[in-house]
Amino acid sequence: MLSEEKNNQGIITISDVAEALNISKTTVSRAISGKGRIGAQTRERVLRYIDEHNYKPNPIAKGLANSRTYNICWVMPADYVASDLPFFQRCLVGISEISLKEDYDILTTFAYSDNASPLIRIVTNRKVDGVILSRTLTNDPNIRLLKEHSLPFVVIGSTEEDDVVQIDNDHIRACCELTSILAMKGVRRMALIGGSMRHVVNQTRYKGFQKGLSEQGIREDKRLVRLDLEDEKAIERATDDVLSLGAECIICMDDGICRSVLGKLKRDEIDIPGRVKLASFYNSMLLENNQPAITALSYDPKELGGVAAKTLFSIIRGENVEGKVLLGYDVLLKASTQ
Amino acid sequence: MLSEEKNNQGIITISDVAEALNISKTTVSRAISGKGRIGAQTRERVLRYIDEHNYKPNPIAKGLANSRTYNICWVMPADYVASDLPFFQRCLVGISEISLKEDYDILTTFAYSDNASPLIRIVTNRKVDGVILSRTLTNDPNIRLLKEHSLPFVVIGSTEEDDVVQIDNDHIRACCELTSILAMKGVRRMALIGGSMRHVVNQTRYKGFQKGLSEQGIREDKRLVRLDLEDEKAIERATDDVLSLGAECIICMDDGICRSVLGKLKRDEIDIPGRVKLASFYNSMLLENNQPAITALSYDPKELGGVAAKTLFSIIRGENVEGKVLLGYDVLLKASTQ
DNA sequence: TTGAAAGCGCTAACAA
DNA sequence: TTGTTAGCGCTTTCAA
Repeated sequence: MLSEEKNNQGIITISDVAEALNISKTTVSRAISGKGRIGAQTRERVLRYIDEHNYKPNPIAKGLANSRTYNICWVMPADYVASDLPFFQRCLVGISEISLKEDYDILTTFAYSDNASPLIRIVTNRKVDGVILSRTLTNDPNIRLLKEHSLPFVVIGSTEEDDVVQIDNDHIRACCELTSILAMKGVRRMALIGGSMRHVVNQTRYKGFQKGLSEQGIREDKRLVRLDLEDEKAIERATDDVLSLGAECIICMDDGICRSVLGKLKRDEIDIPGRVKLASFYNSMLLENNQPAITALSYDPKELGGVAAKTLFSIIRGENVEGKVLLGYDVLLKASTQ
Repeated sequence: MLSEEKNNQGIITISDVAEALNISKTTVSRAISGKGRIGAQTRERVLRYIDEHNYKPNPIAKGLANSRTYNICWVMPADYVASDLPFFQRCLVGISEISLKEDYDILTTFAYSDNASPLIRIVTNRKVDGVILSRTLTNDPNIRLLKEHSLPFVVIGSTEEDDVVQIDNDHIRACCELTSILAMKGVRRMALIGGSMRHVVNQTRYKGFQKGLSEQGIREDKRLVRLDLEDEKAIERATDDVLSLGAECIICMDDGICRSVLGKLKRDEIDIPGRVKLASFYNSMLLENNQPAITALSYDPKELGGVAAKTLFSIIRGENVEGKVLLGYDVLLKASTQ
């Protein structure tokens, strides 16, 4: 056929379809989109033709015409990924499933704590219709960027800016609950070891920890709370410190921290839970497979991603969306706190 | 300014620039692209203007005009990701770094072993200029798809189809070397435990294992080679079997398998390396952090991703590219084989 | 060296 | 219900 030969790859365009059917491009467009009035039979005719001839509208051209890209952007924290932890990878699976249904694709990039450059490129290039941010910082440069460009976006995690749509687990309740449980098991001297407090999630978890303590009538011993630890060395020192201060249990802010603490304790041959109990405010395969298994809070990153994507698409469609969604959690009590 | 008000977001187009400078769009285009003759001063004038007024060419429009998307697609195996292993996440980091330099973005999707559907969508929608595939299968549906559409692509890993551009680590040499080393340490009865042989990488590793044995004059005992294991249960059974057949060392095809074997051995309180030595043909944080640390082969996924991306861009540019690139490896000898 | 005009493949306002 | 036309923002041929 003539039309099929126009393009190299046997790819046909809306014009080819229109020509072959002796109707206008507009009519074809309407048959496909369902927008505007169109005769039932012409509609049928078009639909059948494009099906038989395997016509696929070009989303790029479509996008140019109505200022859409049919892409969303997924931004992962580079440092977290570098540490091999699978949390955000699992979020992506959830995002991917929803996007597929919406006929959207996912453009993946990384966020660095000191600059927003990779996202700037994508945003100024107008390559996406919306963005999913993760693990936000206080005064997050990416949030600022997106607000300036008034591009739809949601955050996986929490932020202090309450005009931002946020999808998060209920860290306060979760951490409060785990802390309480440990207290009820008789642990009094609880140590908390964590990383950067610029990460909003760490602030939230700390609040939950404090809440748990106070609900159980335990006064927080600031010497046992070691936050903003930047590297392995600092974590090891903190571990030593809280141990010598008589900590009965060490709670780690997340799986990354817990991995380091665990390494330190093992090297020093300190028995868990005999000498000290160990728990983590976030779970990962690493902790589950450890011997002894580590008590931890567990979240569902895939669900988080899915809800975030759904919410983002609502915003893109112009629907009204509530400001903050809190998802559930599980407390996994394991051998490390027996 | 008038031009700035035309668009809602203060976004200016090539027409705005042309108008403001009293020249044609063509000239502006030439100044930017460097293609075609243009006066040095006009060029300067344009460049300065677009810099001062923060003009960014719209890549979507540009793409429509010259049939490009400025996107590449990254396809990860869904099952591997589901198992929380970080290998492909790390590849992505390498791909991302290179793409950034080329001003390309990465569209991420998943591959399922039974169908190619997510990639089909992306390919027929013509949303990318090239594809990076990973962990290919024998008779891989995605490879077939890409060949049919004659879309540029490279594979991270190996495939039997030698017209496909492949970036891989030298698994044969690596596995051969590790096997040899173990043999030289005096191990005779070596067991091999692995997953699906539809994965080309597993076939390659098996070959390396056999080569290592034969170079050391050891006859392969087929009863100690347990491949195509589908699930945890099968792996545990295989572990029991080879143990009762007197295996002195168990080699695992990859980190996922090794995790399972490790779990089994620990639950049964089988001492490593006292009762049996343990090694893995692929490393991961899980194995490094284990007590005892596990001897394993180590590759650099980020490098793999980077080289793959570079190669893909060469192909997209129409350059000639060699068929297969083999990258290096490290042998990490740890306590598990002492 | 520069510009006019057509075209990439689609949508949408307006007219018929 | 359908078609004409202009336009999305860029590139490229052809002519000046």
